Amino acid sequence: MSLRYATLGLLSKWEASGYDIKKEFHDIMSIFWHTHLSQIYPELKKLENENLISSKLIPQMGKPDKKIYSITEDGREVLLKWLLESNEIPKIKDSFLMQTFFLDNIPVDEVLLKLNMQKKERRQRLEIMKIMSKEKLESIKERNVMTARILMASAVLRRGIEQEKQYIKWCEETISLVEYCKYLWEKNDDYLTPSTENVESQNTTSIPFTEVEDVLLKYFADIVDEV
Amino acid sequence: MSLRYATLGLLSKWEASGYDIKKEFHDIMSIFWHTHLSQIYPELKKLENENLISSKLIPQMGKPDKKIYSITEDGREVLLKWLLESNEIPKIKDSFLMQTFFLDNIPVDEVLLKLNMQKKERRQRLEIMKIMSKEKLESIKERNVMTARILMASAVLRRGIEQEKQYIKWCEETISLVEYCKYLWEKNDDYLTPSTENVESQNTTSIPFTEVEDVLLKYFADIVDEV
DNA sequence: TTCCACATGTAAAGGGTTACATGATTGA
DNA sequence: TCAATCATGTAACCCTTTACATGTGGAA
Repeated sequence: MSLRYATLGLLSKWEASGYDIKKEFHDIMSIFWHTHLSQIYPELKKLENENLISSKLIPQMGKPDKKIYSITEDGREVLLKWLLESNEIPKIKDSFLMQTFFLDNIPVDEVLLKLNMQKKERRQRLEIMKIMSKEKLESIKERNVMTARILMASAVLRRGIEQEKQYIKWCEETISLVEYCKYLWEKNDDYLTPSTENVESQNTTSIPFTEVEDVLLKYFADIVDEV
Repeated sequence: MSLRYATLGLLSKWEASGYDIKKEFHDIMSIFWHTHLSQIYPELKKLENENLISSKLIPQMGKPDKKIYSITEDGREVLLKWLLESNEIPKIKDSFLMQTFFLDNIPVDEVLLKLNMQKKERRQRLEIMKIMSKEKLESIKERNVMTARILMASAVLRRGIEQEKQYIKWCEETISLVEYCKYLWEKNDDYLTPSTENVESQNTTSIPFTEVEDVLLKYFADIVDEV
């Protein structure tokens, strides 16, 4: 349902073609949403049929014609209603965290490889966001004006940067922890051997808690220090 | 595609019925995934048809029969292949951040209300995770053993806690910023008035950058300090 | 006596992804 | 000459959500 509002929201800021909208989704909006061109075009058609947006054809030289959409009064009302009335609680689907949860099933070297790869991926995302942030700040300074629109976009950008930074930090901490507790995977080298009924006691190494007490207590320190 | 692996992964740890699986999704797995019972049951059937899991019926007193599923050798292989070969890059869909991006369209009081509500929501999630974390630490201490499985589950839990904490902090910072820059919304009180072609220059208040320079520079400070 | 937890499902509708289809221009 | 960018779309498939359907036992 949210592609509808993402599109209306975007067109509440600027007029745009389907292709332009895709670029926005790929740019700053990638911090909170993603979609495909093949989903945008039918959605635009639907929105136009409902009179929430309208279009005009712009012929271009050398390039294919452009279909520029703009939001209508009805569209603006629908958008405002959604902003005022619906309280979206983001439903998280983090496939990497899901893999992490099951990573005791593969050899410890592979675990470390995966965590390092994720860290790299996150660092790339962070770099892109930093560049966006720099550009934004410079354009604000240049034009020497501030609007509510720029303010909210900046807030979203900051959230994105913080999230990536923290993900990277978590990767590093988890890598250290796994490296420290490597031997827990020892008996798991033959990870393709048959499973048994009592999975808990077989196929894994358990060590007395005292050996890792300090590291784990530190790792769980967050429980104690209140926000 | 990932419900498949979430299910296989879960059954690689314990045997479970569809109902049990739903409870796990609602519990610790809620940090990284969510689903409905009506999706779990067909998925279990599909997995059984492909011989990746097998089931046995457990008659119960007073309660309906239980269908307990366990992973097969084929299932374990499929799971390991996914863990070793696929590098999941989480595709973010954060509907609240999306709303935030468009919040310049509604009155500033409504903006503050929304941010405060999100903060409250996030705090509730954090409290639940803290309780989970406490329970986990106590059970580790009690049993006095450590396994790779517990380690990875703890890492995921920590990530969840950090994320909620940071989201709360971001809400607070953004509330302060919006309160400081309230006047940017001033001319936007009549937010149901007709739109115009040149959206950028109308319907919004712009102020010289210098007035908020300090606050914004601080807000953008993250660009400068490297990870 | 009403609601919640336990327990398993089906059906329909809606949303999202991948593959297919076309075609011009520009830069490497 | 090959790939990428600009530009618009359709079709098939897959995944996800909401609504429907049924029934028991225990607690408030």
